[in-house]
Formats: sequence, structure tokens, C-alpha cells
Amino acid sequence: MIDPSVLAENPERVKQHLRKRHAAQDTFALVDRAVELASTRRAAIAERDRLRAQRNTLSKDIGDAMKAGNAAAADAMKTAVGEGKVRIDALETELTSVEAALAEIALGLPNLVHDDVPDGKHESDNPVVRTWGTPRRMSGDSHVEIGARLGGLDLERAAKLSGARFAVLLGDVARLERALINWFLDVHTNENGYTEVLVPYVVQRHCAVGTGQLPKFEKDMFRLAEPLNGADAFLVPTAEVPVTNLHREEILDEASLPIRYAAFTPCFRSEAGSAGRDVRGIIRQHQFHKVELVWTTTPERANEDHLALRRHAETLLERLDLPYRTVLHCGGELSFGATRCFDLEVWLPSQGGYREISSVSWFGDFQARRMSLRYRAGEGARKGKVAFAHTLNGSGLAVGRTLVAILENHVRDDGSVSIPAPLQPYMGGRDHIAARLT
RNA sequence: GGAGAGAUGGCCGAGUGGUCGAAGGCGGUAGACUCGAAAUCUACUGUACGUCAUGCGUACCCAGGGUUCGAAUCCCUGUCUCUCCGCCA
Repeated sequence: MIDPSVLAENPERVKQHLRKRHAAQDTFALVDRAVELASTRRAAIAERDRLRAQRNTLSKDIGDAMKAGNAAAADAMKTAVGEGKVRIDALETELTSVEAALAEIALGLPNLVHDDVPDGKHESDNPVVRTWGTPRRMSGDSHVEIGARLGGLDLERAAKLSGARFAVLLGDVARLERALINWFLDVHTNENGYTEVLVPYVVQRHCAVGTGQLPKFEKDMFRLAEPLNGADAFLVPTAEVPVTNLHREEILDEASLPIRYAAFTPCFRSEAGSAGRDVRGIIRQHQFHKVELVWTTTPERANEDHLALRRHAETLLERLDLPYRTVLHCGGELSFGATRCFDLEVWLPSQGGYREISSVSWFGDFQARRMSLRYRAGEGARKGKVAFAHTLNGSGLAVGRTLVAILENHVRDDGSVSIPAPLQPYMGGRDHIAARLT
């Protein structure tokens, strides 16, 4: 959520950011509507509070009059309070609907855009900010064929269980997936200072509102048919949702920041808008695994923290010897809640191009406002003041896509696949997975 | 699934209709004392919204309703936590 006072007092600035995002036309009208609603809201609050102050004074006087035995005076004042109450009730009814309408708009507006974000509308407008490694294979079999030859990937049987966009992994390929999870977590906790956290995979609606998936993108998530503990609930689309919400509605000490979590979770996505894209293989699945890195930090630190987080993800690809590039999202590509975002794209020979394997986002205080995640400044001019924290997250990494990249980049001529050195300890010390003889 | 107890400020804990944003203690901050520290003493120590802003007003004692001139306090509903029994991984 963007700052409501900026929305109310500086709508032109908000629209400028919307233009940079190439937002839909009707979004601009919503900004104007919000300005009207905010003004109505302020007027209603002012009148209601004035009447309540009057009531509170009178109530005291009534008590005094009754103690003094002056029933007639008390009754007269009771009548006056009663009249005020009718108006107060009307104003509160009005406020409830005005604030609901305002919240609906505010929760549906995307974040403001960081100055670093370049103009542009499409993926092709994202500038490349880093390239690492040289692709050895420029084309060839996809992970589907390679995985099948290893006896480790069975999409047909997965379809018997769950339909399209699911996979069954077997043998050493399944173990390689598990090795990646363990290695990612070990690197982040042992070398990068993250705290490992294991969280629920089902969350109630308010959490997904907090991180920004809701209310706008409900179609992308799996919603449970039955209420969970009395509330609407969803399978997590990413660990970002439960982990960022861990400290919702808290006021953290600045000394405890940044808080950095590394979380492994399965991720569930309905991908409703993706019909026809990546139908083959395991690039786009309804269920996949991801290790996610989530930071809660201060506005002062956030810029450098965002770059540090990006390096934590990039380094993994380098150690796995997987060529990749890093792009900076242009305005039109920037996701709803992000103020600045880097995508890491790994080289996939079968596609002859780079594919997203990690998205490293800085949200400013956008998510923090939605979940009331705040901190108290410890030092400096603002000492003792409470402010919204900044949140960041990035994949470190998407496990399934890393597996695909390893299969496709490290396959050998005989159909076997080399295991990158860091993963070998997790694979019984072996340096390759052999192809089956058939 | 059955039975019971509870939810108050950073923490502990008092408060059963008005003088309660809330006693007291702990913790924290500042000052005094001290060469310094400890101990001691003094003061301060919530969040949000509104505003004709070094001030004033309003709301918040789990949440939502209700009773009342007036609710932390009374009533209803819900949520969560704890204890015991049952079941289960």
C-alpha cells in the first residue's frame, strides 16, 4: 500500500508513477476517486470526534448532576446526548463504507517506482546489468529427454495423479532436488547469516493481502474449499507470504534489524493466466520447490541490502557453474508490490535463451504498511520514532528450475549428467548421474 | 471430539459502571550523586487518526456486536492460548 497521505495530497505524483508502470487507464480514475473519498473521510471524522467530545463532557456533567440530586438537569442533558448519538451513528455508518471503499482502492494500487527503474514496457526493455559464464551448449535436448534417460523424470505418471503441470521425480534426480534444497539452505545459514525458518504452507487471507497477492491476484492462488480456522485460506504461492508476515503487527527494535530468513517451502500456483506457456517439461508447475530469502530492514539500509541479497542469489549460480544474466525490471515489467526488482535468468540450452530463476525484489514500505510491520529507530535524529520497515525478498533459488538448468547445462555426450562440485557431498560423493543403458 | 480456565501497555500484574490510557513492579531513557561503575534518588517512558498543531480532540484494555447519559468493567457471538480426557502422525 502506498502512503495514504501521498495518495490524498499528491495524486499527480502517484499518476506519474502509474504512467511509468504503463498501468491500465482505469487505474488513473481510481486515484481521483480516492482523493474524493479521503476528503469525505476527513470531514466525517472531524464532525464525529467533535460530537463525541461533546458527549464525553456532558456525560461527566450528568454524573455530577445525579450525585447532586438534580434529576431534571440530568434528564435535559441526557436528551442532548441522545440527539448527538443519532448523528454520530450516521457518521460512523458513512465512515465504514467510505473507509472500505478507500481501502479497496488503496490495496489495489501498485507501489511507487524507484528512481533507478528504467522506462520501458516489455521484457525486452529490461537492461542487462550483469552477465556471468559462457554457455557451452547452445541447443539440444531439453530436461524432459535428459531426465527420462536418467530414469528420473516421469510426467505421464504425474498426470495420472494430478493432471498437467505436475512432475514425479525418481532416484538420483529426486535426490538431486533434495541436494539443492539442502545446499541452498546450508549456504545461506552457514555463510550468509540467514536464520532458517520452516513455516505453514497454508495461510489465511490476511497474510496474502499483507504481501500483496490479494486482493488483486486471487486467481493465481489455490484457495481451500473449506475455511481454515474460520477464515478463507490459500496454499502458499511462495514462502514470501508466510515469512514476510512473521512479524506483522509488530514494532521491532532497530537493533534487531535486518532480520533475515531463509525458508524452504513448496509453492502452489494456479497460473490461471498462463495457458499455452511452457506446457512441456517442468519449467512451469502447479507445485514447485523454492528456497526464499526474506529481509526486514530499515529504509536507510534497504538499497544496499537489496544489492547484497541479489549477490546471495547470484553466487549460487556461479558455484553451480550455470551461466546466467541479471536484468533490471523496467517500469512496465515491475511486479505489483516491487519498487525495484532484479531478475536472475539462467541459460537454458533447449530454449536457446535465458529463463527467470530468481526474482529479487525491494518493496519499500509497501508490504510493511499492508501488514503493519514497523520498527522503532534506535539512534540518530529520529531516535524513538516508529516507522514502517522495508521488506525485501529473493529466490535463492527456485529449486525445480535449477534442476532443469543443471540437467540441460551439465549433460554429457553419453547422456549422463555431471553433478556440480558443491552438490557432490549431498549425492554420496558421486560426480555424475549415469544414463540408463536402455 | 468432550470438560474447564484464561486473554489488560516491551514484560509481570491490579482494576466489577463515571475522577482509567489504565495502580504497582520490572525493563528502558534522561538527570542527580560518583574519578568511573554499582546502589540510591528524581523525571520521563504506548499506538493510530483528526485538527484552527511546541497545543487540543477522538479511538484503542483479544475481535465484532449489544445494554447504558457513560463500558477495561455488564450481556451476546467469535478467535486464540493453557490444562485434563479421547483420537491421531
